[in-house]
Amino acid sequence: MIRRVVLSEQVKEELLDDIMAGRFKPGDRLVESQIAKRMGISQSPVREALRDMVAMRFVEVEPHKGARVREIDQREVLEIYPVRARLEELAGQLAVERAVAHLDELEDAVFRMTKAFEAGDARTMARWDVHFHRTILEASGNQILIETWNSLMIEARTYVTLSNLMARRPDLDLASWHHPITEAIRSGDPERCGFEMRKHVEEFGVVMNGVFDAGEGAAEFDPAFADNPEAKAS
Amino acid sequence: MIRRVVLSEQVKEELLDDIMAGRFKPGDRLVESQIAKRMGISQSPVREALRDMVAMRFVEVEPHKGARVREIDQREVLEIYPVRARLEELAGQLAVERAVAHLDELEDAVFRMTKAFEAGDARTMARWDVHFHRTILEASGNQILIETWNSLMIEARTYVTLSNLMARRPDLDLASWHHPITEAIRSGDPERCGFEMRKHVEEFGVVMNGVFDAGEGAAEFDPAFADNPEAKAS
DNA sequence: ATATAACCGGTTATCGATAATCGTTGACAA
DNA sequence: TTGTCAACGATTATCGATAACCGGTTATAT
Repeated sequence: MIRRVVLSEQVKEELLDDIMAGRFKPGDRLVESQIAKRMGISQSPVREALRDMVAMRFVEVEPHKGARVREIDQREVLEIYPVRARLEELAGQLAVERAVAHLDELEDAVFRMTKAFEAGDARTMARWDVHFHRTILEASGNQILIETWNSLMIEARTYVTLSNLMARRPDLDLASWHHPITEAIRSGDPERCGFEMRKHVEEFGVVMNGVFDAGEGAAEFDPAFADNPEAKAS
Repeated sequence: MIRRVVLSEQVKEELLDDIMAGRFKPGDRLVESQIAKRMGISQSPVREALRDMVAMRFVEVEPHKGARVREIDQREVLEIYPVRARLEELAGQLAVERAVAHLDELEDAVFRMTKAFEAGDARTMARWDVHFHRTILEASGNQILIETWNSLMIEARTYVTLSNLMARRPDLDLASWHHPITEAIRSGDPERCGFEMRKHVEEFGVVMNGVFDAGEGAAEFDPAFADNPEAKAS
């Protein structure tokens, strides 16, 4: 068996795949020795992979008790949108100038999202949605901003979230929501672009909140949305 | 040797201390086997500690090449302020309601900062500065926001930054800059509180920018001199 | 009956040793 | 001089084994 990269990296990818595909469900234990035996390797790289995944928030470990797939609860999903909104607002403001050069790419992403939407393909839609946002983030030129945004693991979450949303609200054409942003970029106005980015993410959060409320019945006040009262109005 | 917690955790703390105190300088290699021997333990916990410190951005590793103390360059220091500003703006807006209960604590922190400032004690000043901001962050109630803010390692950076700033601009009473924020909290107005938080952080960023422009740049931010600002004055 | 202590299976945390890989050095040829 | 490459020393990546630890269970004492 030729290993091209470090073993722990391969283990990490395989485990992430397992989690994404649902072969490991939230709450499941991840026993180092078992995984090691199943993969025919020793405990060390497995352990290392698991620790990496802790940093990625996919896994949680308690000392001497082991690792398990992290529960992503409603609260966490909803709390993330206000934070994303502010980060992407900043990104939009900073990016305008450089983003015009990527307008074609952005509009292509929206087009592909629309196609995926019509095909009911949540995974592809999530991929291009993330691509759209990431392109703007990277155009911002602020490396810290990019890394901070990455640390929220938006890529992984978006897939889960969109699957959920498309199942419950098949009427919503999320793809078209991106048009005000491309327009704002075309206008070259930083304030406007930041505003549209923030609005876009906040609106998405509002929808998700509504989905959760409808699904869970009684809604409780969530302070994370204190600045966003419409989130509860539905 | 009785170990109260896991070994790798102790190693991590010791290494962080070493870095903060300048016993390891940016760029220095951190050789697993050497550290292990010096501490009288095996390679594994050292390795684990180093990987943790990568997630904390204190250390960077390249596969098969090892770990070294991360360079904190001027760009990174300056890029962080816009991001902080937006995160703390959100925190201020969300926190107002719950933060009033902490007003005494916040004002005490400002008082202690003032004292530390007068004593020229950058480390203590940084500690209370961070405490002030962290209190508001935690009052926001948004766990994701808190974790995101923490991921910026503001605590560690503030110490380095303040040491530098106090050496170059002893005229600036940073402590008093916090009064508009406590006032805003007292007013109970989320918008105002968010605005003051954002303004505060952005102004700090502007000052730091000025310091960089005036000074020689990144080299001045060597943490090695952090606890002894006069050392580089010669 | 209840509390406490000793035990046990399963797993993590750590160890010491080895294999794989990197950067460098120096010989040797063009 | 310059370039290639084999060998070397240093260090990381991985291994297999063991010690430490956790939770539950059984045994024992109050």
